Amino acid sequence: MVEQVILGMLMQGKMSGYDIKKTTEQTVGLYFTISYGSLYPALKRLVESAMVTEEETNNSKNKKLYELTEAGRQSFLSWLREPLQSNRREYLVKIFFYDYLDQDTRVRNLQLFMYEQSAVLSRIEAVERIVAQELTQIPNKDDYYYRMSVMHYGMQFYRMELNWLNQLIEKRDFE
Amino acid sequence: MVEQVILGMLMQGKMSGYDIKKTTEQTVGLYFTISYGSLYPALKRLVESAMVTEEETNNSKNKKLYELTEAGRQSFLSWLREPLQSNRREYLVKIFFYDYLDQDTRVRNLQLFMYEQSAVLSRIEAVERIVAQELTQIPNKDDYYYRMSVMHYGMQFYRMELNWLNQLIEKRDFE
DNA sequence: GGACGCATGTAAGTCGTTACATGATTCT
DNA sequence: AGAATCATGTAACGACTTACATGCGTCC
Repeated sequence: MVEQVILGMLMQGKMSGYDIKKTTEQTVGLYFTISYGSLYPALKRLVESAMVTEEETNNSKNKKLYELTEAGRQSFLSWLREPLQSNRREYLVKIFFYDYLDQDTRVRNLQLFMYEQSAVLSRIEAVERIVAQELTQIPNKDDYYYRMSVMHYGMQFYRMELNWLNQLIEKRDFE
Repeated sequence: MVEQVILGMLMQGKMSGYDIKKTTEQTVGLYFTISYGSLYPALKRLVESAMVTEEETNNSKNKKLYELTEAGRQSFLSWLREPLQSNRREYLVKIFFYDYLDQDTRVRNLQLFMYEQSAVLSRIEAVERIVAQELTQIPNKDDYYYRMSVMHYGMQFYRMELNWLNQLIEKRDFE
């Protein structure tokens, strides 16, 4: 994901590696972080594959400025258009960049994602009903308090997320 | 985390590697998964370091049963006692096993974690106020809709989580 | 003059996943 | 008879992080 996020940050304009890291921290830092150990090698790869250009600034600090090429822009947008996936919170990082995406793809992807997430919620709720049932048979319920609580976390989490997704779509694209 | 989760699952009793994977999927599967590529090597390491014992069942399927040793139990509990950390959802996996932890450590760790999480929420809220202020100066607000929404996600997420943590402590340890 | 922020970079290590390989048993 | 499930295992690869190494500029 490092490479795509770098490209995404460069959509704003020319930046140094250092700035890319800072901007990332200040924006999607809660969901994704880049370390220098992955940032600089990634930038090198992106230059090699002509996704970005490198420009030396001879300002004595060895600072370099990176800029998106058209190929880089296309590559970023093509990543952005892909369906949202829930692993590693990639979806949040992608949605962060969704202002760059066309409305059609956006709405389609968000609705598909909502559908998948609500399916997960349904499954958790189904399990919850079964477990709650089983628990009535058991005398020492307290021994399973934390296990149960983590299941409840799942429900609350997905409900919150679905709510958020719902507002996200409603407010922007249907009014 | 693989090794600790294996130990945690074995707290219930003897199991095969296959069963450990299944149980993990069915319980904390939303937050943590084990692949065979990490499971079996981990079991081997745990046998070597005498955390678990391996028992062959000659039931023709080459099935092996793994059982916690006292050292393994201690190692697991010592991991469980450590402060909760928010990386990689380790905290949810740990809390899942919290029925095994003594009340004192439990309450202390949960309260400390809540404190840290609420500090994060405060920081997000502070940023939100500043950004909301800045946004009033800008004409094309709509261009930042998704960026803003991801920030709101952060707030809603932490609020939900703090709520959950609050209930978790209140219901169990103070009434 | 010393701490902090700016700025780039590498080597080694960590912690996993994916894909492959194999084979028995049970269900339909 | 064929699919699904039970059952174990390895080799190659991936995507990072951590720790180290270096040096300039600026603020106090």
